[in-house]
Amino acid sequence: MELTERKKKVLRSVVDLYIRTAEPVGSKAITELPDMKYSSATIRNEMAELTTMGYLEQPHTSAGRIPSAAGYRLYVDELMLDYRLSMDETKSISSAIEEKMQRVDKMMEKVAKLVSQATDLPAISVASRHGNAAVKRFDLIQAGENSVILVVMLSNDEVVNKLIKLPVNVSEADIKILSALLNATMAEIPLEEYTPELLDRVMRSAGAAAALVPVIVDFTTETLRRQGTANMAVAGQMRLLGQPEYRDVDKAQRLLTSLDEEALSNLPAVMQNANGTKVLVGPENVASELKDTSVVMTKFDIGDGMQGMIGVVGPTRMDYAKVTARLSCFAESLSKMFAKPEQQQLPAPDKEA
Amino acid sequence: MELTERKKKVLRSVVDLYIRTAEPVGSKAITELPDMKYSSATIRNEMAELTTMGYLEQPHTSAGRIPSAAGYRLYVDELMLDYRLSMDETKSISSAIEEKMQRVDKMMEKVAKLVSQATDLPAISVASRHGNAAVKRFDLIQAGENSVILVVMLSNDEVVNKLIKLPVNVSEADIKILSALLNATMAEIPLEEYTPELLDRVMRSAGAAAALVPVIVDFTTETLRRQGTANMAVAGQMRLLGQPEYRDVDKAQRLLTSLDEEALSNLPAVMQNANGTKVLVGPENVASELKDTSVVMTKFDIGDGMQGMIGVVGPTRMDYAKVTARLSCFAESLSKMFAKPEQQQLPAPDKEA
DNA sequence: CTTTAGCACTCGTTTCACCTGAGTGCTAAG
DNA sequence: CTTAGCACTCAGGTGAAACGAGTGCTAAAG
Repeated sequence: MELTERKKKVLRSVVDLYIRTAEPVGSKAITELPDMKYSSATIRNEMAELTTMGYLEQPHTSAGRIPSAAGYRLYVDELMLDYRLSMDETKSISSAIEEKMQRVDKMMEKVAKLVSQATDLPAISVASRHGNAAVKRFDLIQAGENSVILVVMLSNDEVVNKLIKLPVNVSEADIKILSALLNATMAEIPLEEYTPELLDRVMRSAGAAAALVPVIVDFTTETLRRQGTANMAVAGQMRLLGQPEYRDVDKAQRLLTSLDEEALSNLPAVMQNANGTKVLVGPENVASELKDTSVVMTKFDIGDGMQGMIGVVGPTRMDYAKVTARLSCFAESLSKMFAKPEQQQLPAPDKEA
Repeated sequence: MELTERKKKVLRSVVDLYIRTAEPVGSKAITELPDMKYSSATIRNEMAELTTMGYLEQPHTSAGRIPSAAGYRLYVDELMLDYRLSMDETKSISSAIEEKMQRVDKMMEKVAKLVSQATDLPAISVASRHGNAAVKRFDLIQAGENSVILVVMLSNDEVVNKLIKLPVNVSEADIKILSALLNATMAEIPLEEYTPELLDRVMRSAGAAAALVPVIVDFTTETLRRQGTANMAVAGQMRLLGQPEYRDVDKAQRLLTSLDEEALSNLPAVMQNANGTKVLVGPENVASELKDTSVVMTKFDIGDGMQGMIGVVGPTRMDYAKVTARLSCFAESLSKMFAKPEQQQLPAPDKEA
């Protein structure tokens, strides 16, 4: 059977309407659309054929039609009209990002929150590093009586620190020596090369400050290990409850609890090769919890060997056009933000004293 | 009217049962309890009196009774039998805490998650500092080409850092000078004394490294300001959906969205003077969103001028005995953890990019 | 050959009356 | 003071009937 232009138009209308109303769409509703110059009977015939073609479904004989998974697929791939963000929307998204990004360690959380807010759906945001992190340099600062601050700068220019309190006093000179030793032996090498032998050697060469070594090594190892793992945040879960398909509390709860968990951790994998924005409709999802849920995701660049992803989860009946548009806008703003590293550091033409 | 022992016993039974079943409790159900040697008629009389005394309510004439707010109040204050945590429970709580507390900057989140898990209710966890924070010392580390790492140690021994990239090169000597200058002028004073005049003076004395000053000041100011504000986390919101009183999605959503927000930010205030565990029953809550919700909270000590609070939110019909027991156990474990003078636990590593 | 008006039919939803049963308050006897 | 008994109340469940949105099919019109 042929998928004529008119069929496409009807299908698009059905999906659009269903997205708006969350209720089966009847032939009459379609005819009332502007630009639909056919009678309900004609539409009915078209809808019947779209049904046999598998793009629409009928919950029961005397109800309207709803899009099938295949219908949604076709819709997002070919039919849906681009949603044009208004200037206002674009502005408010990018300014929201700029504004909220002071603290990078809570960044993913903030991003997720913002995305969720903009789409009115639960959102996830993931930052993962590819490539191996290493320590670029160690610094030790004597900080009062018997405290030392360890400052570790990583290969991606991230800096972490730890205050170490000592049981005994260590002289400034000892610390200088240890610092040099650390930089000579443990910097610029990947985590795998932190072998017991190496550590043993460092320990023995450390002299007076040897007590510090285990703490330093532990902290460094832990930090590097953490660098490898993805950093993910979920926000706005309860927005799901606003969706009529989740009036059923049990259903909502099932999905919501799985949103917290690992179910999502393989989503980034899907994005690995794909570019731009990707839409997973219902059953296309691998995770069984998401079987009747759609996911829209976009990648963005962070640089420094990191890659980010933002996405939202919602009912298969979601406003794909709007959501993809908003996500893309976010991704763009984020990429832009990370592309200009200077901006962030340089003196902002001061706000207040 | 006298509140006899028997009345108390009946009231306790009603609350206990209602907590278990979430349904109005009838006189017959009470008589079926072991240890209740009266007929249903007697119980009915007692219940009638408890109703006129305001401890019980009747949803409608032909239904059983449910506890009123006053009833709950009396229950938690006098009637409820202590819930004894099994050894297993205690152990699993404290070991969960020990295990999860490596990263202190995400601590509140983890605590909230653990508490929520243990009580099967949404949980909040807040850490707030009282007393004014100040900078104990500044350090600047030259880190390669034109980067400088700023390390700031606060009066409570927390250490934060920031990588600053410069447009121009600054010599090691300049940095030394600036560092000394900062320590001389801006350390050991509260945030309020960061007046425009002071900053102006620093700026002028800074010489070659003057470009750095605004960045440093901004960062420091922001950090100190953040020290003053409470740090709060919410977890397990969706557990609320498991409670029968929130089968109504709208109701659930209303509460859940308010859980995210500031509604809770005045909860810590309630704890300010109180000690031990505090229970707020329904209308006793100030925030209107929580009017038919109960909150159970406990303080714990962090030391270093910080104070923590954990709490859960749930339907007025919640298992107060169990919840308070669990919360207390948590609080104790946490206090113990922070009291430990071991160096591993003390410092608060903070990471910034 | 396509479109449309008309019509009988389907089937989920709503409405309403009725019944049921848990629970009550009261009274009178133990 | 306690309890058995009884009439009464009322939320919730059940089922029949009416409703109406939407369909598929047919036959006439374009």
